[in-house]
Amino acid sequence: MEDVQPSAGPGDVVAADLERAIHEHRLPPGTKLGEDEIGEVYSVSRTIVRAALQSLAHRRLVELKRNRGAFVAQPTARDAREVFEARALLEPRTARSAAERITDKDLIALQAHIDAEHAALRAGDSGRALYLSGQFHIEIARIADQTTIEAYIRELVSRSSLIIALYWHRRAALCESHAHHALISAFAARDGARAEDLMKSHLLDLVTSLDLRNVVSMPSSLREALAR
Amino acid sequence: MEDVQPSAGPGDVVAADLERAIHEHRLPPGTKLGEDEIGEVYSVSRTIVRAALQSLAHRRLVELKRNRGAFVAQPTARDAREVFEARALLEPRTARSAAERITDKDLIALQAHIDAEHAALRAGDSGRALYLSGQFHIEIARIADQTTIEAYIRELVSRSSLIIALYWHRRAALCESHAHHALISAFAARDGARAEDLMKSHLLDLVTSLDLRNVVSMPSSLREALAR
DNA sequence: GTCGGCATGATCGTATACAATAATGTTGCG
DNA sequence: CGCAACATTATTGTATACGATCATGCCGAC
Repeated sequence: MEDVQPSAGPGDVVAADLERAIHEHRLPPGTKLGEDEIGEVYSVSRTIVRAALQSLAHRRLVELKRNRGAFVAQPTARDAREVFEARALLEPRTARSAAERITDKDLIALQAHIDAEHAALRAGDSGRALYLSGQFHIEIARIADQTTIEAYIRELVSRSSLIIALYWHRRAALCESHAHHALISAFAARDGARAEDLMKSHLLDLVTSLDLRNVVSMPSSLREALAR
Repeated sequence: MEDVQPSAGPGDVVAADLERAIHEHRLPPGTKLGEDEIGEVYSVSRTIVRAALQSLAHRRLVELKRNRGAFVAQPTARDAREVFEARALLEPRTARSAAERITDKDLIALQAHIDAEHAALRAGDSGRALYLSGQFHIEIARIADQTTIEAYIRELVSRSSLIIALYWHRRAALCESHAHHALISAFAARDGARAEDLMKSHLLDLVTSLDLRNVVSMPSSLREALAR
């Protein structure tokens, strides 16, 4: 669907594939990512795998433990709060810029995004729906024509996916698409102020739908608990 | 002075040293960073150097050109605008948070920072002064206790150093320390709103002191111009 | 029977060797 | 004399081999 950069090496391909797998919760937080194992899957040497893992580690999607290996990151409750704090600073203003610059073509693309999201949801593919819902936020940054901020939002959205895997309890996934739909109508009206407000409350809704009080509950957490 | 993480490998040391050299303008934008060359300087193999360069590339401090090598990044005027756009979104609110949480110990550390900045300036070490002036902004994010935002600001400050190397014309470096001094007084008064305003105008001052109209003027740019 | 020390195995960290690509210098032809 | 094709050299891209570190299982001692 989306092509990689023209001069992208095999490491980038591996990283992109792992990233999507993590994003879609096929690789849950805490999963060990052995270098030999991944290398065998993609038929590349450990050199390539290491480059990919380092790239993902820099984006905080995996944690690199020296002499122990790479693991899908397990954001703490504090990490979660920080991620949404950062999103609250970046995204509302970016949505405003997007609303002021959006073209009709962009609007159609955004609408198609939502439709695909709905379709995935109806098909029961919640992983893909979650992925697309994240892409929606990234698309807004792209429309705002801010590649630096887009890169940050991209990272924050990825981390949010991990956070959702760990702390999401309220299973109401429909609020998502409703918020996105409201955003689109603000975009269509070129109403920057409304888009900013909608994005702000959308992010607030997201963070309040998390349960950040108790500790991690994932399978491997007990091992992690005493390993450190 | 500052220690690296306990479990930091040699690659991180190399990356940190290169980063500071770039930050202090000892490695100007466009400089070629040959792998063998760097490896010889630090007495490490190319494996380590490559990891360090990849890390720096991810932070946009160096540009990696496939089969061509690594070069100190040369942000475009557009990049410069985007960097300061992002800083404008992140730093003022972060300064407000910092003002609301700052301790007396933090205040002393910040003051020491400014003093060192002045000392470096008087000693004619403008590179070090610039480095310390960047550290000041990072320190504020640390005080605000937002490690995620701090990481972004760290990256943006580094890139700002490259932007200053390329687009800075007005040689008035004194406005810097004055603005930082005013910020400290707002922090001392725990005046979050004032800190936020001061940071906002400080960043505005910075970006307006740049000349983003004409193209890059660095030595290697002519070669770069037709290579692509 | 349990705990501590030791041997074993697996995995990661690093260096090095080889292959591929791009830049450069040279040579021959027009 | 200028240009183009080729050979050469240098540099990066990738794979693999070896060493170091940590986890695991075994065994003996208390």
